[in-house]
Amino acid sequence: MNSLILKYHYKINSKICLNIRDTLFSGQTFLWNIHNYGKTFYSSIIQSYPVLIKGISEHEFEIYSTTKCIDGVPLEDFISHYFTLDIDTKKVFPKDFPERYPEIWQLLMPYFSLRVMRQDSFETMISFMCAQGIGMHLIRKQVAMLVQTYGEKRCVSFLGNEIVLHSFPSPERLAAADPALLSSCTNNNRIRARNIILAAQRVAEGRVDLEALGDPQIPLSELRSILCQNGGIGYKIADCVALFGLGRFDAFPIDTHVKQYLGKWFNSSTALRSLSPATYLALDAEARTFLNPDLAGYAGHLLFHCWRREVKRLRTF
DNA sequence: CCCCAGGCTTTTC
DNA sequence: GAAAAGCATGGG
Repeated sequence: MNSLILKYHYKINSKICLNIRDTLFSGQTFLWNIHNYGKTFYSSIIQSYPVLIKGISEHEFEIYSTTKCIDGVPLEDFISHYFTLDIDTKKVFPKDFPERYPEIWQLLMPYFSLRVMRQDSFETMISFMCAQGIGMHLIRKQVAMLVQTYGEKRCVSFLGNEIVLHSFPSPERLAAADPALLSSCTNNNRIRARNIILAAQRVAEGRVDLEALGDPQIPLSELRSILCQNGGIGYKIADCVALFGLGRFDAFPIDTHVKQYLGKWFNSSTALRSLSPATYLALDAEARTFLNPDLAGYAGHLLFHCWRREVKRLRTF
């Protein structure tokens, strides 16, 4: 059993919270709310390495890890990249945004510490495939079951406590999964289970090269159509994979909540229509007229959580 | 009992 | 082509 021994400090220019969990729906990623700083640890698996995080002040957190390197990259650099500490979240919005939308800007204040992460592409793809027409509770449950059933068990000890974590299953592991067993992890949805197996097989066999899709030169529309060739992936999920799993902060996923705030906050009449593919593309184009096109998705994610919590009063983190 | 929940696919008009 | 109906389940 490994012990978590290393400790690194990271300073962030933020006040309220560093929210990660919602981007992946699962307890395997961690959630750190600054309101709990000093009291709460969150354990997680990052690229199959167990990691612990603790808030120590309004602007700092600590990372505990068993390794000094993740995927050959020094831990400090990896964490900085993973949590997009290179990004000033206030600057993901256009310069004139605060004066154009002062009420929204005011509501957004507590959300500039929320970060879109550069997560693993395969993990992101499979996780979001579990997220269609279903509630957050069940989405998290599905991913947790996938991880516990097919992931590798990683036990670590920390301050005398044993922590059991599971890495996200490899493409090969899911590619070889029994459909019946897998569907018990996917809300008994056999179609979803089948889609996950097929997607995992494509990745495992190299027919879908997620690494190559990480090339920032690929136009967003092309990236989206490639991802949509997988069953179970439409525009929304494709954009989520691009945004959270491929570092494409220009990708702007539109779901029911985004559609809602586009209508209410930005007075979009298009948002009143049902979310058909045509409506989706129209809203996507509209959003880029008042958001920075290169960072529309990053900004959209802050707006998304702000809308859910401040307006809809949904507490998912 | 009905409706919705961070949609996608198939069928029907 | 664009709309409407299934998918599965838990919770309000």
